[in-house]
Amino acid sequence: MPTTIHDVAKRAGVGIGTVSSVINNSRPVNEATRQKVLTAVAELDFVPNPSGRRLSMGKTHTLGILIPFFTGSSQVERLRGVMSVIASSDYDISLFTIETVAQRNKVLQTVPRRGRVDGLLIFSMNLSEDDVRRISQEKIPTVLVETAHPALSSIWVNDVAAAQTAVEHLISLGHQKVGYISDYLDDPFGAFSRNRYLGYCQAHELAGLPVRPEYLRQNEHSRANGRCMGLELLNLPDRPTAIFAYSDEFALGVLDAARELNLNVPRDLSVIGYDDIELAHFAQLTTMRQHLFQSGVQGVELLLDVIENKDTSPTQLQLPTELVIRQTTAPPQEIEKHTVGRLPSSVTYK
Amino acid sequence: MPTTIHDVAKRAGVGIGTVSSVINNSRPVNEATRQKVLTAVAELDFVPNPSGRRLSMGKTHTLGILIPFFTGSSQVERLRGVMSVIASSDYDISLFTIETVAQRNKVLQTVPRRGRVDGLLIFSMNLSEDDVRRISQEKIPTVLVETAHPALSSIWVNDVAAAQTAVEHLISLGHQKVGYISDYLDDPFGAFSRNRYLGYCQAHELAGLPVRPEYLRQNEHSRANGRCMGLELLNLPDRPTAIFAYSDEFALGVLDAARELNLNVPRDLSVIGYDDIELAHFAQLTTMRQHLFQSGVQGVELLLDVIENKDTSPTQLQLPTELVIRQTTAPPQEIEKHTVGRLPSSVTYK
DNA sequence: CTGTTAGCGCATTCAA
DNA sequence: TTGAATGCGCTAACAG
Repeated sequence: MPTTIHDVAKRAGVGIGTVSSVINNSRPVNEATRQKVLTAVAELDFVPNPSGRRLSMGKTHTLGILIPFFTGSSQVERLRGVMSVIASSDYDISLFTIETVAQRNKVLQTVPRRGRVDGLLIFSMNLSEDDVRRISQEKIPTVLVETAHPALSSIWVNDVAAAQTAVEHLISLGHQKVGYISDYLDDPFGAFSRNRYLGYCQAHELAGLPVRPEYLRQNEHSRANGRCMGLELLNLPDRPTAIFAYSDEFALGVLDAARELNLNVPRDLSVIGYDDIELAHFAQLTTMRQHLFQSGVQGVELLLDVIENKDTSPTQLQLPTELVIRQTTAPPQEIEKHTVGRLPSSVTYK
Repeated sequence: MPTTIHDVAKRAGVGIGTVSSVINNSRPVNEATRQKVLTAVAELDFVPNPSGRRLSMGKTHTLGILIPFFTGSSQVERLRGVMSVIASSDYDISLFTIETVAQRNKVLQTVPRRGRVDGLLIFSMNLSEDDVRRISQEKIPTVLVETAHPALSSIWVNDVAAAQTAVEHLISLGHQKVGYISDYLDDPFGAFSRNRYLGYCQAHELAGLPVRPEYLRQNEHSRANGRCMGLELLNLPDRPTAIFAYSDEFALGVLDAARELNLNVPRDLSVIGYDDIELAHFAQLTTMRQHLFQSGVQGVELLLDVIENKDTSPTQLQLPTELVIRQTTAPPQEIEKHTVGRLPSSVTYK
């Protein structure tokens, strides 16, 4: 049997109330008895049982972290950010990773409860109105990251504008035929792909370029699928000269495809990603950076803040993105010929 | 106020015992009343308060995961493995990441308590005898991963042998001057660096090669430090022709250094890493693979098993490693000249 | 089959 | 300044 507060009280020859007071500094205690209690605590190696404390206080001292797509590279960065600040707080972290819609529903139904967590940090998931209602009803301090809801504090990124900027970079380089490699546009977790597609379309519209449906591919998120879709696009009779990928992972897959087809990047094909994961740096991938680690840091910080001052209205915070130009984007060959006056090397794709 | 079991009981017109029975299927309930309870539960959107349940049952339904060096690439893979199996269990995950010795001590002192966690999964940390004693006393089911203790179930890797194999690969290629880029040999978290150094020494001994102290560098674990130490080694008057790195991250840093010095890898320098993180594949790094994801999977599975059958004696499980030969190791130039009969290209390092 | 009751370990009143 | 009593929400044993 683990030692309880009663054991300590008996050992120190005091009541449990006194022990509790000493442990929590909740009321003044005579220095002598205080020391007796402290030595008893030390001798018995006593640590209060959190369940008892939680039940009694109605607080869990636990933060629930909900993260989908944990298998991908990007979300881990956010978690790293979270853990970096949580280390110096005294909250426990209850981690819920989510890979399927069923899982999401179950978690969203059971986890956001008073008595279960004191606060909720939800990454990259749109909530149903039902979800939001429950969270509001139970008054669970909550912060959304990479998605937004007017009723909840949110930290997000303007996906539409960021994607538009990315595609505009391609267009300004001279590309007229830009493909988009996307997650499913009707991804049940959120409108991320759709928003980026919107930005893609807007960039085309502004440039007076047509949006060609055959240049859009959708599939589940993975590097392998990025490669597949890249292959499809690059085997088109009139293939795109540039590809905007929904994510760096997809973009890396496209790079794989290009390599297989003996296409030189960026000479024969420009590729731009999204996220700026660690691998992107290594692959010299041009990409739209969103500050993943930072989003985790700010997410918890905001959450901690919301927990402190419950009364305040939801904070809406927009995180910046940055176009990081590296080695995978360049003018298309035709343009290069005109401007630089150099003959394009023979195209070797089959 | 959140709804409690009493609310449900009142609403359904039954006692709380009946509600509890229905929820937990803990005793037969008349189908009619059962339905009444179920509808009441649904109408009130009731979910039992875990603190109450925990306190009453003396079980937390929580697994504590202790991970050091979470900022590095390798440990995340283990966590991924953990989460992949935990998804289908009904345990909560309480995550503790550890970056400093102080943190480690605090966590190891407060977390391994009955009433706090039902089980403990500890990655990559040596435990003091005090730690082990507490864990044993409190009878917390525990599994160690990447480290071992006779009193606790452990899943580990033979670092000495693996490192020896790695270095032997270099030596068999013809390298006589092999550097070792290491974490601190007296790393308080474990003997990982020391063991790999041992393997390094054994390989030398078996080959009749001297271990040159100037070829050993120690520093904190990071890619940047890998680069620094790489630079140091490569600027030596009689520089090594091959480098064995404690980790892939270090190895990547060495690759950075080589690039800076205009050294061609593997022509001018062979590099071998350890871990086989995702980036290693991308960098075409030859490395000693340990199955990180798998270690997480097996870790929880074993832990779940230990929790089920408390009585059994500790399981000791050794995970295999594999030498993965990619593009960063080759015979040294001098050897190549003799065996292949080809002139070495001019060395361009400064 | 089901309602009532006694703890689980703790913080926090209320008395003293 | 401190000890005893109450209740947090729940499960399980007990009684009906």
